[in-house]
Amino acid sequence: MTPTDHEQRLRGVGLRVTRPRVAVLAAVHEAPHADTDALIGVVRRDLPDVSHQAVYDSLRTLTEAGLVRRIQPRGLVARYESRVGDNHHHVVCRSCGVIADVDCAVGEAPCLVASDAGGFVIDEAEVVYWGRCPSCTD
Amino acid sequence: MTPTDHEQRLRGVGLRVTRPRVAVLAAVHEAPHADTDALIGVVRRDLPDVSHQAVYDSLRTLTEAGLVRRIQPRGLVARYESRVGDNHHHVVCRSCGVIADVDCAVGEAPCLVASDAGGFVIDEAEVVYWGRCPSCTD
DNA sequence: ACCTTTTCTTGAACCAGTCAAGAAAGTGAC
DNA sequence: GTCACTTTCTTGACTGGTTCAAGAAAAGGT
Repeated sequence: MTPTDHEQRLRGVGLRVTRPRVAVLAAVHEAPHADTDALIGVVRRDLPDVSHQAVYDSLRTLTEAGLVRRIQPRGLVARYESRVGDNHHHVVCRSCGVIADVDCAVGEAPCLVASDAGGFVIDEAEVVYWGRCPSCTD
Repeated sequence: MTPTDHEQRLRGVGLRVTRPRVAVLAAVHEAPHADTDALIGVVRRDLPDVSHQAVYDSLRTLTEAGLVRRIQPRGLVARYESRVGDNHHHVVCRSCGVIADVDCAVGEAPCLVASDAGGFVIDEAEVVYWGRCPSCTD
């Protein structure tokens, strides 16, 4: 993923190409599941004077455009990842908070269809597994 | 569910019986999926001078004791419900934020076992469906 | 280059939730 | 019942992630 790749992905969804956006997109690819604060740190290695607001704005814009995905397990601050468009879920360590990707048990994502949705029109199913990571199990 | 029932459920899990706790337990039964602010309002119909902190403390204690369940879809404030111990999930309306209960598509909750948990020991799976409620679909 | 629109900077504000110290209430033993 | 001990509640301040707002700067089309 070169800077040019990120540029083209921005243009591809009709967004203006700005240095903060390219840097944020790169940061999300570099640091999966990082929170906003960590991403600000990564972005500032390239753009030392970028404002936190620019990062917040970029993250929102990129999320709305579908270039990144926001995840926010209960009780934790928002985190971002670059894997989008697939049906993967997350497992969160109750102890240290680390997050890992998991694929749904059954390939076709059967659990994503509720038995009785009470008249709701469902367009997304979000699954979060809770437990303990290998380091915290010892 | 009488006040006495709530008392006994509190004693049953080894908690002291206090007026705020009984009132909070009753409020969660009365107003499912309500947020803390709404619950404070309900509790204050019985105990007008109860502090918000007492409600926060009670909700945390009751949640930890397993008498109520906290749910917190991303971007929304925490909400509470009295259905505990079963395997039900929730559907959230993107438009108005209303929450409804849903049961998992397959009775045995197959999606609750991740195919590859990356070494995590999983003890809970949380499913949130996103969509639009009947009122907001029109 | 110029103009228009979008985005970024700066700095303040918001708000659900938490922390802390002392007062009040619950519980068990006597 | 009453006492003593412990937990819980009240009061009020505070935190921290996130958002809001106004003006300056940068993108992009012509």
